[in-house]
Amino acid sequence: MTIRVRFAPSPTGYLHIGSARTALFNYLYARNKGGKFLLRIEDTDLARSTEESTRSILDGLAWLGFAPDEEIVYQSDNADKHRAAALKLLEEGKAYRDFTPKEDRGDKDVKAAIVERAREQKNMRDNPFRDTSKEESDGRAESGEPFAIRLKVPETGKTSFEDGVYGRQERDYSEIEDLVLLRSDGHPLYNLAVVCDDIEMEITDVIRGQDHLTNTHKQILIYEALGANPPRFAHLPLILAPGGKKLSKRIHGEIVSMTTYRDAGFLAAAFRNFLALLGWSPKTEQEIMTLDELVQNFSLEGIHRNNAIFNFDANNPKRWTDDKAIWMNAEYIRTMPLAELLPFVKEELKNNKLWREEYEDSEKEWFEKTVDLIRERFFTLKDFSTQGRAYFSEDFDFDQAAIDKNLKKHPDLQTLLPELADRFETIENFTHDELEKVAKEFAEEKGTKFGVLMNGARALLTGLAVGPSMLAVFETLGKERSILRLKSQIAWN
RNA sequence: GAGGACGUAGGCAAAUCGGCUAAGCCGCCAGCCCUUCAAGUUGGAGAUUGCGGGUUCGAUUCCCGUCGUCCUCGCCA
Repeated sequence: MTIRVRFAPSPTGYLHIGSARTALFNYLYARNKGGKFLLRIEDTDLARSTEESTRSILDGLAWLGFAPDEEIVYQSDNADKHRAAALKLLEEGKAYRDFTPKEDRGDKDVKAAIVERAREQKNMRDNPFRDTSKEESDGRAESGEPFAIRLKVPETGKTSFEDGVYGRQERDYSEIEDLVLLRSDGHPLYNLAVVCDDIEMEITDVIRGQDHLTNTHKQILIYEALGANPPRFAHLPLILAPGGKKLSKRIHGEIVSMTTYRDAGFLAAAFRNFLALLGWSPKTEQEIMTLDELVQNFSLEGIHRNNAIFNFDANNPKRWTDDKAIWMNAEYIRTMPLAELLPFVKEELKNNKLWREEYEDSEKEWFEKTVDLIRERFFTLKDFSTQGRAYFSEDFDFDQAAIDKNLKKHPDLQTLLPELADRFETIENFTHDELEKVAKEFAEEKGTKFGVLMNGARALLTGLAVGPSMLAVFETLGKERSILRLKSQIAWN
């Protein structure tokens, strides 16, 4: 049978980093098994679901490259089927009407009630309506009395399943209450909806977050009542914040959103690679893997059972997100085939009005050489438009610290650099080797350290204290621009 | 409160069926390179495998206990 998996997010916010990884693992599993990857939007909570959120999730998935193999299923479209399923179970005596008036309780009260119930060791089967006769139940329903439909969990026995990651799981019926399938307003509830949809979509493997591990028993009960075979289940460890706390939008903010990484200049391939290594190991020493390699190597056996910590420090700009994620991105930027990087650089430059059509035409060679030169020390795509700005525009900022340290600390450079420019005028072949010869001769002649000269030139030509070898920068910028900037007095004021 | 899951350096993690000095990556420190910063390269620090006990010639691995963290328990998803 063909493997069919689904990623089923609730559209109550943007695509969470943990959800993104769940999507990734589902995708990898499907591809590895030659199966289908499906997408279902679980929008049954009308109060919290938004279209904007759905769009944001779809955007995030598209960015990561996970296109569903079949049409997207919107759970709310199936509400009638969910209701029909509940009614069918009622008809068959596997569920019953609960006429207990609905209590309007807040989150806190609900939690308190749970604790109280456990403390009193209350029997989960003590609902008085569980054994109400069919006649009475039908009569009250016909008279218009509102009711919820609850699953009639058997008195004794237990559910069990073999989790693909956590192994054998068992739970006694006595620990599971008669869960509500249908609200008194006719609205189907989560567990019913999920099971019905998974059956209808013919899902063979449910791969989802570990937070659903214990709820799986309830869903198995529904499968059994419905007379359907449960799929295989595999639960994934959670991704936690530093300190082992839950990673939440409310507390940790943008750091948990996929769009943050896209907007910060991450390459989808790099982030995907990083995400794959969070909670999963190929059990080899290779960590940089293409999507194909991830697919090839992926298996449930490689999934770790303990929760992973996503490391970041909101107060440290250099460590605003996980070190390894940043490193991975830099690694991709400097080692991926140049041709694959170029389109991303183009987009970044375009977004910052630094792009010129010539870069793909008459200046193609120059552009590629330049990107190749500067990508070596960049961490994100953003760097091309910020640190790399001086290569693509005459309008760039000077870093004050660079100016102070590399120029103003050596006042003689104010005359030396323009003089060096004059020497450069004489060079016909404006290349690295020629430049080196001339510049070294000049430094010796003036009794100035070559390094001081180069660092000063770097501050003047790029506005920065750091960057590639200056000889390469001169060559890249070309004779005209190099001389012009060496003679410029702007930075001195 | 009950049930469940999980504890290997700061983070990600490996370790066949119980077996060599507990891999590798990120981060950190240092040397080399050097014109700065990266990269590269070489080396280093960092682990009583949460803790305690048991079984065993031998335990990260099996058993028990304990502590810690997380998850779930709703007419939320």
